[in-house]
Amino acid sequence: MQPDDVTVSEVPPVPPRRLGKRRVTMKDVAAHAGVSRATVSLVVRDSPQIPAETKDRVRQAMEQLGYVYDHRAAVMRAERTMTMGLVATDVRNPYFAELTMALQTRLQEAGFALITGYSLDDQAREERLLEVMVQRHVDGVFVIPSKTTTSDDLNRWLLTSDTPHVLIARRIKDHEADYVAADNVRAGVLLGDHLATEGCQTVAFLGGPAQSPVRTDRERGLVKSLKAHRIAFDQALSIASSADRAGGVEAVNQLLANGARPDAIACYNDVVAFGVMEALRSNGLAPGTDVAVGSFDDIQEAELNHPPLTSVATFPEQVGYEAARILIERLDDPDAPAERVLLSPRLSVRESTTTMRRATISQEAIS
Amino acid sequence: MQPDDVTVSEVPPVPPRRLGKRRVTMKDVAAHAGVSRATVSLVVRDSPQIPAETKDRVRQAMEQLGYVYDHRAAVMRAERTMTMGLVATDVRNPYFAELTMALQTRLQEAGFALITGYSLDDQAREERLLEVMVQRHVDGVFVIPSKTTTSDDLNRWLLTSDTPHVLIARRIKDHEADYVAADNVRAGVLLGDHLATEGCQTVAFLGGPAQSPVRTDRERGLVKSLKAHRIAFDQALSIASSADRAGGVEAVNQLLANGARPDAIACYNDVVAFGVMEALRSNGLAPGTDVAVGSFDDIQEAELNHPPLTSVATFPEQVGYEAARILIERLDDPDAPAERVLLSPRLSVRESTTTMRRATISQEAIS
DNA sequence: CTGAAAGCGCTTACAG
DNA sequence: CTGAAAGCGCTTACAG
Repeated sequence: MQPDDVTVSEVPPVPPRRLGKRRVTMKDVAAHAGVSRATVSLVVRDSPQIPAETKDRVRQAMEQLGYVYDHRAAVMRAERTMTMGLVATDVRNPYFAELTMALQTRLQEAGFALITGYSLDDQAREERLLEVMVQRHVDGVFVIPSKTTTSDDLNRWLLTSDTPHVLIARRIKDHEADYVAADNVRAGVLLGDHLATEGCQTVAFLGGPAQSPVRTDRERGLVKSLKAHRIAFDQALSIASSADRAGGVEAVNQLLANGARPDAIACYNDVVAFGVMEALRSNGLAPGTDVAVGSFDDIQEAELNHPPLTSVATFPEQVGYEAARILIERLDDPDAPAERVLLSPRLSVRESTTTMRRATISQEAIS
Repeated sequence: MQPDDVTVSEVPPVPPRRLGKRRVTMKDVAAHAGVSRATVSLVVRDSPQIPAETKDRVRQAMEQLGYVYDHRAAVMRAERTMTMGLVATDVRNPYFAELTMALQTRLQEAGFALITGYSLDDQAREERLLEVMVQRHVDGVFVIPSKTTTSDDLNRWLLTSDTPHVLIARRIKDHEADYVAADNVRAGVLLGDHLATEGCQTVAFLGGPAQSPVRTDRERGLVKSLKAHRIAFDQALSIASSADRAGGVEAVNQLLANGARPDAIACYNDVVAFGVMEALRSNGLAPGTDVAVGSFDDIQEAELNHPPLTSVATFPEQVGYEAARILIERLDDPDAPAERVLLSPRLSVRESTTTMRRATISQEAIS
């Protein structure tokens, strides 16, 4: 119903993807360009052995026919599927969300697609995901293991199918594989050193799942540092909980119910710390002035909190990026020894640990 | 080096996946079970036309040979790849993280794998992701469109390849496709009704990206409701910002700098609301008592805030679940008219809007 | 209920 | 530098 004399702006027509009923294949492109299918295949992957002139001709044919590369067929024939798998636990955890983004970005740059699945820390789900990955012949898989995963569980699918994999964030006992994580022991040391320097004398460690290696490492580093500063650590002041805000609240309540009154609290992570501060306030204690509060991960919210939260950054995006790098490199060198990358954490000092109101200032604080 | 007389607990040996150098295929299973490859293929998919006895025999053969189904080959031959694509913007947004989890869980139950990619609201990235999905012949794709995506952009890859898709969270002008989102207009109405009932007279709407349809819808609902309650809405009190905590801080500062002093603030979402409350406090105003603060999404943190935040829940996990359901159904009925699902929000009333200190109580509040 | 055969659309030596 | 041919491991009519 356009009047004839109106100029309609010319949108390029959507190219056809089918010849009659058939899909456009390399064969059609080859015929149209006057070359063989093999040549087309090489042009697709931009092989240096095809002269530029031929490439141009083939690419033109592709364009004209509206050819779309069929990755499915390539995958069956080629050695690689250019697909990786990510078996994560839960992406609602901001740390893992950040990590996932970096991982995916790096993979995409390298031409890999990513199949993602979440185990929710359930081992049956994790196993089903591994099965899917192996059946689909992913070139490699990233695993954030569930709490109960053992080396045997992983081997059942990955070793027998010869699928390279890298463990992220959590170690697995006696499992020979690439591994990337934040250096949580070091992170604990950093926080411990800082609290000691600020003059704290009694430090509690609150929150986080009891058996998690992340928790264990952070606590170990913390205790080690305190010991070096001649500060005793009372194991009764280490209280595990869920790794969320509610966990922080609980842990504080339990701590105070026990009659403990530390002058500093190291929290399992920032989210726990928010709960800890909340619970302190509910109990009439001002976080930062009555009790120093420090934490791990340094998510964005840490800086925005009141008072701003001292936290040891653990750089999830670096962990994700490194994991991708390692697995990509692993493909070319399956027999190289396993890499173990521990990324250095960094302490961000903020008011939650530096505005303590004290009767006596300790020696360390003065020096 | 085990002494002979020690009983070694018998771990089932890892089954071989290869015969000599070759992978174990259906052909091997068929030979071992004394049936044809076609029969094996049907057993894998548990076809009712194969008698139980034969199935057992075939499955036993699989077990004995350590057969692993090769999904790659199936994909090339079968009509479906049993793979879906998710083109999201950013999973660090808690709303989308929640949505993604639900989506993935539902798909996994239905036997689909999920290829995930993030556009970061960048259209070039989005387009590359769509290309990957189409080349891999995913059975369908979920798209959370970038801010600038048009119908043409989507059609370029999805329409020409006949790939079913459902839009999530954001609409696209003149685009005929399944669509799932929270009913944001309704959400705005719910919050507006509540604030009016609480006796608020001057309401600001703060935060969120200016052009986003989510923001527009929420504001439209809010204004509509206020109008119904004979409360005028001053467009100068609608201030856009980034959709994070910092955005909330900014918006409040701008509002107060303009000399405005509303008795209620509706925030774009909960995270913005946290920033808003923080900024109010910095300006000597107590959120909840001096200014009512309400919001949208009702993330977990809303309830844990001080004061607990009134928020309209928009159920991301339901949106994800519905999107999965719709796309799965769509595969069986490609020509049915597009579905548009708007999920009903629900208001959670908390202290941030119910503890106002007022000189005069309005009529509505009394009734 | 089961088998023989064709074929999905690529890639990969290999030959020229 | 290019082509002819084999083959990846399944599924799918079709025939019996």
